[in-house]
Amino acid sequence: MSTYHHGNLRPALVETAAGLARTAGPDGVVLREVARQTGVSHNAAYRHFADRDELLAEVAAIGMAQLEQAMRDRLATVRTRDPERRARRRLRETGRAYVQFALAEPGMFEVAFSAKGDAAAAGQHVPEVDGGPYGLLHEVLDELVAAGGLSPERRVGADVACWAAVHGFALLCLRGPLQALPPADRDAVLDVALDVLDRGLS
Amino acid sequence: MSTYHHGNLRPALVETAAGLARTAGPDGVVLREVARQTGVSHNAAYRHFADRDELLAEVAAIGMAQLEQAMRDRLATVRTRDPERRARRRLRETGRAYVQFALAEPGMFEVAFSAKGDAAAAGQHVPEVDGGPYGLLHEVLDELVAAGGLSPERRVGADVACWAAVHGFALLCLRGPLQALPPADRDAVLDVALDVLDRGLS
DNA sequence: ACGCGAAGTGGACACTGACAACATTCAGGG
DNA sequence: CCCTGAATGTTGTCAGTGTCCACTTCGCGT
Repeated sequence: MSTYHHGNLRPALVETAAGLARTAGPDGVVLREVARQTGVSHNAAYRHFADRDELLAEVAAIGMAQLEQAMRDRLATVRTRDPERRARRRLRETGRAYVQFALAEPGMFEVAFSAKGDAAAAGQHVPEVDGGPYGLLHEVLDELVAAGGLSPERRVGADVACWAAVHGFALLCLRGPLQALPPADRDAVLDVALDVLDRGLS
Repeated sequence: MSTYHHGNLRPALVETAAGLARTAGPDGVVLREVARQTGVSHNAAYRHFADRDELLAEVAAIGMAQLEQAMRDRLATVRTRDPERRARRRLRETGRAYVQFALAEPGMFEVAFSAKGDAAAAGQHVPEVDGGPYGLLHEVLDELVAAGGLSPERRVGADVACWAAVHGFALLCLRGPLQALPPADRDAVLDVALDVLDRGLS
């Protein structure tokens, strides 16, 4: 056999797993199926991952990165000039992109938030800016403060308020009572929710 | 055997399943374990439920009911007299109770929102008041309008904005980046988020 | 009294995650 | 250049799960 050693199995497994995750969510990431699709025997994965959970965690990281990228891409489309309006607009687009990604890639989104261990391993009490979607939101909110659209006192806790709102909205659409809502209505309702947020912060 | 026929297996199974759900979440509701704990053979459940999912759905309904009850209980403790302040306070307690239930009973909470089919079977586009937690929130918001604390225009979509915020907050605490946050900080941050909501609506 | 249909049982199958023992390949020092 | 040890994959196996099937047991109406 020329390829008894696959060469770089680990990344290959992760990629396959990501594909599974995208189309079938966390429960779709089945170790044996991942091995099958990668053209390797079951158990091969155990040389690179202690657990199925460890593989899932890797995929979750990818999901987070994709989510962040989607948000960044969307942010780049904001062309407003006036600083405050611009910052406010960017905040809104952040939220929109978040929800849109969740609805467009439900599998990845769920996996991204299904990790058992998560990044809590570091033991950070208050999760400081870590560069992920949370970090991006943090930046955008800082911009808003700099532009004078948000007073420093109200800046405290604004991160969580914003994230909770969009995260909750996404989840209510995915697995909650907003499942059956037609997409058009969904956008409208999201806009209203974002309006509330906007007003609550200003 | 005196009890070959259990008599009322279905409710018994649901109760056992609810226990499992409470301590181990959706994945903890294992058909065979449910049967075991109910003192009946595996497969017995198939006389009463087509699927494992059907049993889970029943448990989910219980979870929703418990959540609603927890919210109602909390609402009853508000003793403010002034109508507007009272309505506003009731709204806040609704949110607090929601999050508190989610954190106190994570298993049940997850099961409640993990149902595949959900109540979307009816095909209602916009989920009207159905009596569950959503219905309760609806009532409270109506109270707030009646008390003059919320203009009718802003009433539209307020339900979703509120629910999304608390739901998202709960999920971020359960499986998101707020996992490691100590309880005290959690309450504080939640209060800030509720402040944002309050200001956004008024 | 009896038999018929509902309720529960036992056995099977395909599937999964995990473990252990084995086979193969690669790298590097004699 | 070969030989050995450590990575890396493989086969075999086990316990556990959801679901289907045929079978048994029981309660109830005629």
